[in-house]
Parts: sequence; structure tokens; C-alpha cells
Amino acid sequence: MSKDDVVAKLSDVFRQYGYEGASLSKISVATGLSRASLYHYFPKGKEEMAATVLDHLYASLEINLLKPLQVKGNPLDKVRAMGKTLDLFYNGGCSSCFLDLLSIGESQPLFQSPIQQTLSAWIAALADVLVEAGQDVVVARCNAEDAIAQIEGTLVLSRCLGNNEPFKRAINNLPKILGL
Amino acid sequence: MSKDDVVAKLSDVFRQYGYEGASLSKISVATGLSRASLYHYFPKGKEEMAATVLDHLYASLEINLLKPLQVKGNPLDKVRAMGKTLDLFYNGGCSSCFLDLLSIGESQPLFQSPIQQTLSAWIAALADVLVEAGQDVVVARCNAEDAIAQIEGTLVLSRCLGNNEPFKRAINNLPKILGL
DNA sequence: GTCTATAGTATGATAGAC
DNA sequence: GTCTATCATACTATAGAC
Repeated sequence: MSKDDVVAKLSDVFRQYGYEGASLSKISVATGLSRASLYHYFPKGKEEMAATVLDHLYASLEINLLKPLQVKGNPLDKVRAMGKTLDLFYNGGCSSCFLDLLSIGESQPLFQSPIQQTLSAWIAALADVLVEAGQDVVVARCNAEDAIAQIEGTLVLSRCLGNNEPFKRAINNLPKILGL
Repeated sequence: MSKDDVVAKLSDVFRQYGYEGASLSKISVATGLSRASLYHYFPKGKEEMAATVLDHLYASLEINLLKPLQVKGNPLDKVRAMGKTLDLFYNGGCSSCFLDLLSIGESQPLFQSPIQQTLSAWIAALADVLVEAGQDVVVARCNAEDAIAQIEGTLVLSRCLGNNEPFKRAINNLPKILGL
């Protein structure tokens, strides 16, 4: 199993249980590797595991979300494409947001900076598309924040209600939420 | 210290660290009670603590949120009043949502039912106000879900960005989000 | 009702064999 | 690179003194 495969498994565990809930036992079961083997891949332990997942997430975000938003093209089409990517990434609303779960409890101070940077990059890229579509800079920023908050919020509702319809609706309504 | 005071302290710890992150050590420090004393109040341990906080939360929700929505009155005024209550409850966006944090990891199966019921009651009460304001039943339900998702999502953004402006904006825009 | 002391288990992390 | 065995610590929970 390659390290990337391990990181993918790690991501699943962290975004289901959070940092403190993701014990090495759970991680060991999920990856099929013993505790000691995990320390071969991540000598600094759990903190390095989460940090690595965050790094991979940011890289994936850049490729799959930010770049497609930044290329020349119709703003509405780009927003719709983002919706499809998000639907895939969040498993139709059934998977939680990794940034959300790492931003709570003791992991918050550990990863505050990369979490903030990652989310800010997403907001900025989305706002740029709205400016491209003719929106005022301040309005675009607010719309981008509100849309991402709607995504994050419907993921919370999905978890609490066991119902992903609000998430699906948010994805479909993205253009409207963004004022397009 | 009365049991209600203890429950209030418990609530703070749980909604900062989540269920698994809220160790008895942290709870002991926050309440000023020894571990053993905590077991005097909650013989069944941590699970009973969280369940009790959930009970108190639902009771508080009924009194401070649901009842004011159900009394006769102008829908717009009632929504604005709800906004002020939420602003207080979430400490201006600086405190996380207890339901959100209890819905992750190992605590999810433990408290799924009361979490779902509590959130559903809120959504239903809010939707009723919108129906009262003349909205179609289905539309009202969607608007209520979307507004609560916006609140929950801006709380996540607050945590991740260290910036509560999206939350403040969501509170101010509640009437608009709800289609009033 | 609060405490100290402690049991039993799970945790994160290491050492060292293969 | 993967493992078994183990350390030191933290965890939830309990017993029993006052």
C-alpha cells in the first residue's frame, strides 16, 4: 500500500471521528497497518498524520477546485462544475468536512493556521469568479462566504438529521446563493 | 454549586471539545469538582452528563426559541427575536453548536435520536412561522432548513477562520434568508 | 456531598526482531 | 517495511473515608 493510500484512509477516519476521536487503534484498523508501522510512515505520530492529510487536502483543493475556478470560462459553468466536485468530495453530503472536524477541541490550535489558509483560499477563489461575473468586490466576498457556510451547514444538518436533502439542495442552488 | 450550574459548565466543555475530547479531567477542572464528585451527580458517567446537557438544551430551546415562535405575533418580529436569542446563545458566533459537536464520532450513535428530535423541532417551529406568513408548506420547510444550515455553517466558519462576521451577517439576514 | 486512592483499560509512542 | 512486545501516561469508573 502506497503512502497516498494510507493518507486517504487516514482522511476518512479523521473526518468521521475528529482528531481526538481518531485513536491509533481506529486508524490501525482502517489502514490495516499496526501502530508501529504507522510510525514508520509518520515518525512524529498522530499530529504528523493529521498535518499530512491537511497538506494532501490543500493540494487536492488546488487541483480540483481552485484551478478550475481560475481558468478562463463562464462563471455560471464554473460554479456548476464546483458543485459537482463538492458533491463527489462530500459523498453526496454523507461525509463530513475535514476542516470542520479538525477545527474543534485540542486540534484547533494545532492546525488553526493551515485550516484558515485552506478555507480562505477557497473563499477568495470563489469570490474572484463572482467579481469576474460583474459583482462588487465586497458583495462577492460576502456571497462566497455565505455559500461556503451553506455547504458546511448542510453537512452538519446531514449528520444531525441523517438526511442529505439540504446538502443536495445547497449544491443545486449554488448559483442562486452566489447571486448568479 | 447547584446541579444546573454544573450542567452549564458541562455544556461549555462539550461544545468546545466534543464528546470524546471532553475528558473527565477537563470537566473536573471546568466544574471545580473532583472526578468522584461528578459521579455523585451523574452515576452513569460521561454518557449521562452529555445526555443531561442535551435534556437541558432541549428544555432551554423550548422556552427561549420554540415558544416565542409559536405565540401569536408578527412573523418578521418573531424571526428578529430569534436572531437575538441565537446571537446570545452562540456568544456572537464565538461558541460552537452543541448539537454539531455531539453528532460526530462515537457520540453520534449515542445521541442521534435526541439530536435529531431537537433540530427537527427547531426546523418545524420556524417553518410554521413562515407558513403563518403565507409561504407554501414545502417552501417554508426548505427555507427553515436553509436558514438553520446557514447559522450552523457560519459557526463552522467562525471556528475555522477566527472571524465571526459571517455569523453576524447570517443573523442580520435571517428575514431575507427565510424569504420574509 | 466531597474528597483521596486506586482499579482496569485504552491511549500515544518506542525498542528491537525479522 | 512490518511486526510483537512494551513503556509511560491518561482515560473512565469505583471504593471507601470523612
